[in-house]
Amino acid sequence: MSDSKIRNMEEFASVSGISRPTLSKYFNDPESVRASTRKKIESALETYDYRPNIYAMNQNRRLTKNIGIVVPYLADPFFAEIARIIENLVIEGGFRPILLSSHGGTRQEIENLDSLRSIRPAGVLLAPLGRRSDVSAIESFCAEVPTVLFDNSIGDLGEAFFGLNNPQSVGLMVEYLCSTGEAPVFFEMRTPTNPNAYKRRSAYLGTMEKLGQTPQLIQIEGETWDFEAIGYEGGLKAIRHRQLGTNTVLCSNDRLAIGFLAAAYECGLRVGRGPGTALRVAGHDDHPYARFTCPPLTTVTQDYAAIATRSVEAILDLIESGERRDSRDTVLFAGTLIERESA
Amino acid sequence: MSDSKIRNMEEFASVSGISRPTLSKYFNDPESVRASTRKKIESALETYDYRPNIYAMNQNRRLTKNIGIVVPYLADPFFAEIARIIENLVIEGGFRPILLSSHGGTRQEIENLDSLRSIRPAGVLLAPLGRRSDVSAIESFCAEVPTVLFDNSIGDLGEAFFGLNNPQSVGLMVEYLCSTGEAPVFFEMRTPTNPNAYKRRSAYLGTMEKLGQTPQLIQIEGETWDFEAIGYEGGLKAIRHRQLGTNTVLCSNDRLAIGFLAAAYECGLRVGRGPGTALRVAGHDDHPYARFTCPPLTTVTQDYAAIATRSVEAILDLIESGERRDSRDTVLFAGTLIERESA
DNA sequence: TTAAAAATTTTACGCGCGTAAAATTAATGG
DNA sequence: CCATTAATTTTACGCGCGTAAAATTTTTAA
Repeated sequence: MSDSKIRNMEEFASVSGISRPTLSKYFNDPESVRASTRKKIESALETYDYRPNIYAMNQNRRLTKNIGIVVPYLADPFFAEIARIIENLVIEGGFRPILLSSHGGTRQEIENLDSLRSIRPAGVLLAPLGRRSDVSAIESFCAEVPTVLFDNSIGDLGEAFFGLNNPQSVGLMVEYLCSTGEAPVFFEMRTPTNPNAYKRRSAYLGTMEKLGQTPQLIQIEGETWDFEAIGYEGGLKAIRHRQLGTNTVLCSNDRLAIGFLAAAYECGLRVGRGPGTALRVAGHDDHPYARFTCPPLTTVTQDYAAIATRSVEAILDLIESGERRDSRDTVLFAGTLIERESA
Repeated sequence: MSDSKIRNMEEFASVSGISRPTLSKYFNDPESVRASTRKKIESALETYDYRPNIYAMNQNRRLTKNIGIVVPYLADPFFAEIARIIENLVIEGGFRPILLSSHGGTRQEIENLDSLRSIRPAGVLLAPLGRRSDVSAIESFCAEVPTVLFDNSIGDLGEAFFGLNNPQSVGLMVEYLCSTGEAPVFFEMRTPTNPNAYKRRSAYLGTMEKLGQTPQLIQIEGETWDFEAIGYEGGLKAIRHRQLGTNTVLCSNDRLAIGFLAAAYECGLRVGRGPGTALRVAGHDDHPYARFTCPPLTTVTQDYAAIATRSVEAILDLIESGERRDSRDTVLFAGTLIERESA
């Protein structure tokens, strides 16, 4: 390996014996040059330590090779996990992922979009905050940058949307719970931060009605993204005030359920479905930690991989075609029941 | 708001009545221009929609306004949380955080460093993988870019290091456990991915010896970052094979403890310190979920905020001074015992 | 009021690469 | 082997901004 460090493409052109425009073509798309040329370049690349200046590259390119990924709250393992999958797919697709978390706040979400704008990404994968999102900010962003929404939808914004079929998945769970024991109450936040929560509520209500059961909602307060803490506090209150009209609790998501389980434990209520148990608790999402609660949490999976894969495919298609879609592609994936010990 | 979109600094100069070089100065550091000028610029900025091209800006600047943040595994809420704090501090400091996760893999860590190199960051905050890190890759990176290490140290690499005082924190826990019940066995991975784990092991051994107790290690297999799963599997084995020579288990970290608790639950062992309990289990780190295990996990906190704050301060100092340190600043923060129900 | 200091403006060049157009060379097929 | 087609090289310009140096204006201090 020669120590001589190459400063720019010009210099690399002279040492490699390839003209600079051809090198430029190569770095934009290695497949766009003749195989023999590519080989020459790549062997020169092994000998000399050169990489194009990323800023100069992106300055004049109408489209960069960046794909933005925005999630509402990265400290939530659900989003961390899906972001991880997406990142890898984006890299495989030959793009550079730029991962941003909105940390649960409207301002941060707007700043993330602004920040992405100044980066001129080829496309963006956006999981919006939901209720707290500034709809018009997202709308104008989608107008500027090809954007695919996932996890939760805001109106019909974005070129495509991939998420969970909440009516199906909640219906599945409610039917399971009703057929194996008492009908569940629905444990949720009164003003959820996430639109999916509203869909789950109405799915619960709908399914209960269909089954001829009387629905009951326990709606707890809370405005933050500390769902475990909210579920715990709300759970304590609900249990102590005997608000649970049944022995079965369906939580709007797994993180609330984890908090609820802690509350039940503290109150000495044994959770599970066997003999000697006082309460059945179910969640929703198959959170990475759901396997490890005590007892392990019965829940509904979201197919992380499918959502991630389809989202990335969609944005890559959009980028490649260079066009906007005339119709918005919306796919809701079915959830699968994960039967564990808690319900 | 005028609709006329400004294309470049030249154009913004003419509409704002400020010369382009002064604007350039302003965008590099708003404080560097006269207050009256700044005011003019800022009011023009409200009227016209202009933002400098980030690529053109960074092309010629010797130092960008980017600060890289690399964590070993972002799907671990511990790192997600500390990354969140660091991100905010970096933004407050007037820099742009670039968050990258190594996803537990050597190759990804190297790629992250490579990727950062091509971005020419002003500085980098690096929490290395540990045992799996390519030491020479990190070394050469530190030589090129001002780098502060946190969470775990690799030799004396980096301009500074901020982390936890493992001997102190583990000592604290061992003494607490010994003084309130049986002496603990130490539950850990045989070949931990994280150097802190080795320090914790020897801290355990040292403290036990000091207290005149016989140390015992339970070392489980596992190479991934799925610590909960590893702790669960290992816990099942240890319990079923009656490898626990005592009723008290100290886990090398909270994630292992969460898995171990699930195993204990499955085996019907009641965990806690009150009457009718079979086992005491303690962890280490005060993981965000430790409050919500059943029972709540007794553990030792790491002062996330202190580590984050000092790390960011250090890198900002380095950047500002423009010099490398002659001595490496190393601070190990003391842990605090968090007494909950599990031990 | 005036001289000195500080900030701004003018002028001018460079950064590293994208990219267009024309000229040249190489690959392909019959 | 030659004609056709495809790829590469040459040449040249532009992108948006950083930044240096000299000229000018504004501010500050005396």
